[in-house]
Formats: sequence, C-alpha cells, structure tokens
Amino acid sequence: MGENVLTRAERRRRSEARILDAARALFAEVGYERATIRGIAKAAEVDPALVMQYFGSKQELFQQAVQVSPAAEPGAEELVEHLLGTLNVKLGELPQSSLAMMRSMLTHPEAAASAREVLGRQIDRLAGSMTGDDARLRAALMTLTLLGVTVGHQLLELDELRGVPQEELARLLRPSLRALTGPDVS
Amino acid sequence: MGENVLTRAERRRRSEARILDAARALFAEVGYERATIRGIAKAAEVDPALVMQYFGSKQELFQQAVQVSPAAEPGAEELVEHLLGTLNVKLGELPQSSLAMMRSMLTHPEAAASAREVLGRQIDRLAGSMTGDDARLRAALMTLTLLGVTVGHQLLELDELRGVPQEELARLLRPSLRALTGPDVS
DNA sequence: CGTTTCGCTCAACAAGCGTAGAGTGAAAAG
DNA sequence: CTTTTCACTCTACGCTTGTTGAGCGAAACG
Repeated sequence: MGENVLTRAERRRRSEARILDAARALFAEVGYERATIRGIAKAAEVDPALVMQYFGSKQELFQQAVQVSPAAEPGAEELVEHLLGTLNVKLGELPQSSLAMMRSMLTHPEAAASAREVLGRQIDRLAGSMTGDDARLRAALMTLTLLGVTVGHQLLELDELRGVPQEELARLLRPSLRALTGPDVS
Repeated sequence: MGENVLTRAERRRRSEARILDAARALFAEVGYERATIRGIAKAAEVDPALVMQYFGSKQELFQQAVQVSPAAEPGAEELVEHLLGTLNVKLGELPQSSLAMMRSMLTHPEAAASAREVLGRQIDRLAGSMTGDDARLRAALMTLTLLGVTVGHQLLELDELRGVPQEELARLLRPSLRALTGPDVS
C-alpha cells in the first residue's frame, strides 16, 4: 500500500479543482457577498492565501466559478424540442455554476451582466425560430417564464414546487409557452 | 416669511420618513448587503447613529422598509380581472418596498422568507379560483411566470423589455397564463 | 426665567473582510 | 549529493462594516 504518491502538478490540479468546487457551492448557496474567501478556503481545506494566489481576487474567482461551459447551453434544434430540452436542463439539474450565477444576479453587478448575456443568447436562439415583429419580445417572455420557475424552484425552494418531477413541470408549462411562440411554429 | 417653524415631533416624523425612503431606495437598488447604514444615512442627510437609534439594527430597518401595505396586495376579484390587476401592479409601478424585497430575496434569508410569504399568499388567492388537484401547482407556476417577467423587467432591466408598455406585456402574457388556469375558469 | 426633555451628532470600538509578502519544506532537477 | 523550484502556509495590514455611549443644543415645559 501507499506507492500512489501524487506528483506536484497533480496535487496542484486537485487543489485548484477543490477550491473551484467549494467556490461554486458557496456562491450558489449564499451568493457573492456572503461567500467569503475564508469560507471557501475552509470548505476546500486550504489556506485562504492560496485562493488568492491561484485566482488573483475574489472577483476573478467568481468569474471562473460561474463560467458556463458552451456545451451546457442547448443547441439550436427544433423549437419544441428546444423548449423541452431547455425545460429539462433549466428545471432539472442545473449545473452548480449556473445556480451560482443566478443566486447573485440581482445583487452583484458582474453576475447581472453575466445573466443578461446568457439570457440574451437564449432569447436570440428562441427568436430565431419564431416570426413576427414582436418575436424577440415573446421569446424574452418565454425565457423569463423559465427563469421565474427556476428561481422559485431552485433558489427560493417554494413548498409548492418541492418534489415535483420535472416532467410534470414541463407538461404543465408547455401549453403556456406554446401560447407565446405565436401561430407559425411547427 | 419664516414663521413656519417645525415642531419637535414633526421634525422627528420627517426624519424617520426620510430615512425609510432612503433605505427603500438603496435596498431596492443594490440589495441588502451592499446597502450600508452609512449610505442610507447620507442619502437621508442624517447621521448614521440616528438610523440605529430609530430602528435598532440594519435588519429591523430592512424589515420596516420592506413591509408591504396590505392595500398593495390585490384583493380576490374574479380571476381574469385578478390576473390583469396583478399584471398591472406587478408589471408596472411596483412600490419601492416590493422591489427592495425582490432585489434581496435570493441572497438575504429574511428577504427570502418574506418573498415566500408574499408569493404563497398570491398562490393561495389564485388557487382559490381554480379547480383540479394540481390547482395549487398551476397557480404557483402562474405566479412564478409573473415573478420571472418582473425580475427581467424591473431588476435585470433586459433590453428586450425596455420601454415596452405594460398593456402589451399583459396582452402577450394573458393567453400564456390562461393556459395554466385550467379549463374551468370563467 | 430655569429646568427638563430629546432629536441629533461625534468619536470610537470590535469584528470581519479582501489582500499582500515573507517564509517553509518537500518535490524536482542537475 | 546540491541546488532550484514551487505548492502551500503564517502573519499581518488597511479598510469598511454595524453598532455604541457620551455629549450638545435647541425646543418644551413649569
């Protein structure tokens, strides 16, 4: 036993990953302001100064922690699939990074900018599948509907949505969203 | 000129009101954590210590500032009226106190509790006008739809919703919400 | 008038924060 | 082996925060 010694680069990689995971978890749980470098360091079982050394500042750490992998954003399939795909992703197991961003989007300027960007992209994709001069506006309303449900479900944890399977949410929401697509889609 | 001297009680009343207004404005703008007693005091042109003397603590000041007047919550009219009433109130000129609560609801525990309470009441009222065993769930989804739109419009200030008159939002949203009421309502 | 009340300010405290720089000890390199 | 590198820690600085208690000065009161 114990010939599994870790190389230096390996140890560093793991520490950095632990810090990032702890950061995502704490940012997602309590938001940017209440999450402290010290708290993140303690959760990652690491000295606070190490966090600074690796990420430079709390702000940069947040940016890296919140970074959404482009793969996480749904592609541009057919709209209805798209909606359901979005529903499943948005309503179900959102990545910790997205939760972290959403948790802070109302109180932290950078998180707000990030949220506007992500939501803007989703609105673009949706509006691309729709027609009408107010397509963009309707696409925005669809996106905000999903945002509202996600906020209530994942962040406020309303009793009314506790333990409801995502398929049922999707089922109930579909006609409602369909009413916003306009008459022209599939 | 200048015989309009203010009585002591009058001065006190006005100071307290100025503090509360400044608090509401700051809480609504930057949220609980970033709003400081000093900032509120400066906005109210008052010494920070006075804020403490009148309200005891930052937390108590927040509670008083966020308090929603019962009159501000719409009564229990017919559902469709109710929806439009809610729409007009929720989408249009929300009172500063509601914005303050919403701004902090994702990051400040007390604000979250307050939000759950207000949303719960609205869900109750809505569900009261609906039938079906999942009426409460559908009512919750309607409420969260409105929440999402309000967040995007008033707090994130998405470009897509900038300057859109509330009647148009109500018009676009109505069929969508109607799809959630179920087949039984008016 | 003198005395009391009280709205209000000044100055300061302790705690917690993000952050910086010097140092340590073991792994890597020669 | 010696030397260098580098992941990591210790200690501390400066700042802001919420909060406190003593004090001032004008209004209220007799």
